[in-house]
Amino acid sequence: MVRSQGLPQMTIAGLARGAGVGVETVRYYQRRGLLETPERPSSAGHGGSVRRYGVEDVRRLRFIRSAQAAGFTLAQIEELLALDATDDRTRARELASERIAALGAKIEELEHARASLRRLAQQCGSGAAGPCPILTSFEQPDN
Amino acid sequence: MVRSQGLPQMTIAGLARGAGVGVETVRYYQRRGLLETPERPSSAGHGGSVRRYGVEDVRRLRFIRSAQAAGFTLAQIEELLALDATDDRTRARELASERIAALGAKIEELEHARASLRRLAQQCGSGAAGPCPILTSFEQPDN
DNA sequence: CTTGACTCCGTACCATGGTCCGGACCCTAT
DNA sequence: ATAGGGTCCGGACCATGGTACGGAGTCAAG
Repeated sequence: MVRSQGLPQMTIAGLARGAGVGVETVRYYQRRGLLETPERPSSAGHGGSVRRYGVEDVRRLRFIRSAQAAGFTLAQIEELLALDATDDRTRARELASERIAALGAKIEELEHARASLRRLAQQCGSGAAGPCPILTSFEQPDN
Repeated sequence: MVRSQGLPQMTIAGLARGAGVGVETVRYYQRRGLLETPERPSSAGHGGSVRRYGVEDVRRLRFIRSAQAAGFTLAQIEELLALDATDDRTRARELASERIAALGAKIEELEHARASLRRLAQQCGSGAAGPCPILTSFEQPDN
């Protein structure tokens, strides 16, 4: 039983490093059920040991971080991960579409905010005596 | 008693409505020191009354929401509001510039995420039998 | 075979930004 | 003058996404 194609070779610290998160974050995701906690290679080898992780786990963890960056909540990410195992393409598409729409709205919002701040920075830094009207900087975003 | 020229004319519910937030949120901002709590018109009129708010307060509240949308934390917004009263243009510019940079980064991040999700939605919805690879959807964002 | 680093695990704590509750008070219309 | 709705206020509670702690076990090097 030489499970050789598997390659669980790193410890939790390696897994965390591989995805650029902290060990505590990994454990937190395990508790949340986003990452599974691998069996300790107890019975397989000899005595109680330490859990080992492989590249699959790193990929999964990276996915979580990317999905978070895309604005999914951990609860939604949990669903996405479950979905990945099934073939419910409909639901997957649905989640993706919703998020795409939300991202579009968010991007627009941030672009407006950025434009306002640029106006502010400019007015506020021009010459010397102008008003630097912080409070009104977001008013009438266009026109 | 036709209180007409005076501006403080609405109650907290009106203020909240005027900025599209809840009354509890207004109170929370007051506690945080982002909004001042106006004096009750006690001594002025007759007996203890209810606090009144005017358009200035609505503007301030709207500013808070816009600044939040721009990604400022409430602590930073507090500083911005304080700054608005002074003429520390340097600090104001600094805060604005930092935020503009952060917004740029964030916008890029969201655009990448959106592109990934579009790819996913497409692969996942095309025809019938493809892979719909949720887990890998954010891998190699470009190239 | 000991030391130091790392792991494991449960539980507690944290920051942010609210949201809700309950009792007392005020205000207006009927 | 009384009912009903809004206000006031402090404090409790919430959701999200972690981060820290402490004690026990494990592991590799010297």
